Amino acid sequence: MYIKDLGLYDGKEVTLKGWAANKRESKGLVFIIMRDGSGLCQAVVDAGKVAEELFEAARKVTLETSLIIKGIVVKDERQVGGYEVQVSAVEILQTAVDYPIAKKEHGVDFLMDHRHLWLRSQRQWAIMRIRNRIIYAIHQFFQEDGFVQMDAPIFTGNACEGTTNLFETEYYGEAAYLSQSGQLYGEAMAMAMGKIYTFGPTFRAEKSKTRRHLSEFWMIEPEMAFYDIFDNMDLIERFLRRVVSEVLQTCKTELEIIGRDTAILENIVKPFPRLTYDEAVSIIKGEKEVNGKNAITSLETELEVVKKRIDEIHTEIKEREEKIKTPGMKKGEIGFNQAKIDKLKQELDDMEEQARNIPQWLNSARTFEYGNDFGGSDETVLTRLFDVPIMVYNWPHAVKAFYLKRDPNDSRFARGVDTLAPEGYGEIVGGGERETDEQLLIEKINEHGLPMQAFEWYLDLRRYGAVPHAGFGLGLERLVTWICKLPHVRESIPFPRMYGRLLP
RNA sequence: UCCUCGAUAGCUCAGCUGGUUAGAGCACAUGACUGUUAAUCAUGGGGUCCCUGGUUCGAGCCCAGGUCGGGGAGCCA
Repeated sequence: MYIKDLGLYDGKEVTLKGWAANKRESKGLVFIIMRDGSGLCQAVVDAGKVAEELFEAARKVTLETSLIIKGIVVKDERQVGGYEVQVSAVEILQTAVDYPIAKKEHGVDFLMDHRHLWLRSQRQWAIMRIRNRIIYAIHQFFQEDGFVQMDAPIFTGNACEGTTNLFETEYYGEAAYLSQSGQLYGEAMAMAMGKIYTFGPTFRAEKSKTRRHLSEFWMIEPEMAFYDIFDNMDLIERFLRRVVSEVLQTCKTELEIIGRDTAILENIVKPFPRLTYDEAVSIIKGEKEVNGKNAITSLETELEVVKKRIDEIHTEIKEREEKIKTPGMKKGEIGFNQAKIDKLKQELDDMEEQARNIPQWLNSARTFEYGNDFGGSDETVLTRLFDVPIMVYNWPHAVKAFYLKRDPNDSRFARGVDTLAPEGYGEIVGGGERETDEQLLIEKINEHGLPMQAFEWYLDLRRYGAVPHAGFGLGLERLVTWICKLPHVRESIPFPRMYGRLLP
């Protein structure tokens, strides 16, 4: 019996096993908000209807105490979930003393130290359920489309793209590294199976402290034989559309809990703009407009808006602080204003952060040099102009991975494609068509200073029945972060591993 | 590695130009209230002001170095 099914038992007696998410009390009545993993529900213990010792036990229930209750389901529109339970029996399993996560807001560091408990809170519950649904939708999409899941190894013996961002470990006395991509193995598997996808953990020892980076994250890497870059883009678009639509259809409650504005997600039915690197660069530099919007001037406007908001917040805080000091003010009203002030101060911190960052981004966009890869700020500048994901393809070959196919029409470019999420979330997918020409690959491997011997097996794929093929890599946590519009990737995975944090 | 912001009660924070006994709200405990929605009201306990050194008659506040954390750059999904 789970809380989510209470509606099926209207008027009947049920037994619920769970935890106390909250408790309120008045004379003769105890309200316990039960949480069982499937949902929330209010349980009412009435002194007049239960034995005295039962009522006393209910009164002593603390936050996150585990308990079993028995009672009658009553429809009540005012309650979370629309039902409440009139309790006839309570059994305490274990009384939780001083549960550290209070009902009020906490700081990031404190919450991260208590991640194992934080996961119980409603917002984290909703995010994890959306993450689960995204994973399920990914499998649904690929399986229904004839893909075979084939996973790449996690231990790798050679440092294919340099050792600086690889985690080194030891493998029976040999140096080994944790995988940072299953890409090359994916190509081999696609030659065996036609269409495959990998779904596994990936490790990057990048000392990055930003809202987009994790040291351990989950990546989905499909690889398809006989696909070119355009087939690849079609697939990316169809894939993202399917995942978003599944989430919209099946996670209404969860999206509501996290307060996600779904308007942008509903938009995902529209085609994704496909821009060449050249076009994208002119947009970033403000030489080309998108729907009448200029990247540079609209960011300047944004900066003005932010500055104005900072002023507004300052005056509002001052007003409310004055208000609190007026004599005779009720305690409730003071509390209300204090809460508002706390919220405003947090917003102020964010705004001031933005006011510091935007000028840097503007500078980066203005001075962008043709031929460079995009940085995080360039992606932000670009994607702010769109309300759907965009795909940027045909990159200068020098800035992209060695295995990307040289554009047959223009040898300056490689057939890579990056998919950038809207709302400033940046790159969620990176991929492209693979080089099939053995000689060009050998040149590239030498150019990058990579050990040829380690790539012999990879070159075999070009010697024995090479075919055009393409694929992409999708960072699960970045996708979850964007779909949920989270302020930081750390909330998109149960136990984030990031620079400076290995516990819990 | 670099830039930038920060560290005060269990939690979130205030603490003015350096001044005598460091504050609030929440949480917790006790009590009041028979329908609460972060319930409310009253009372109470609770402090290594991150560390080390310096300036000063006097440092939570100023200076130097360090530790830890937030955000950004680089790198990336």
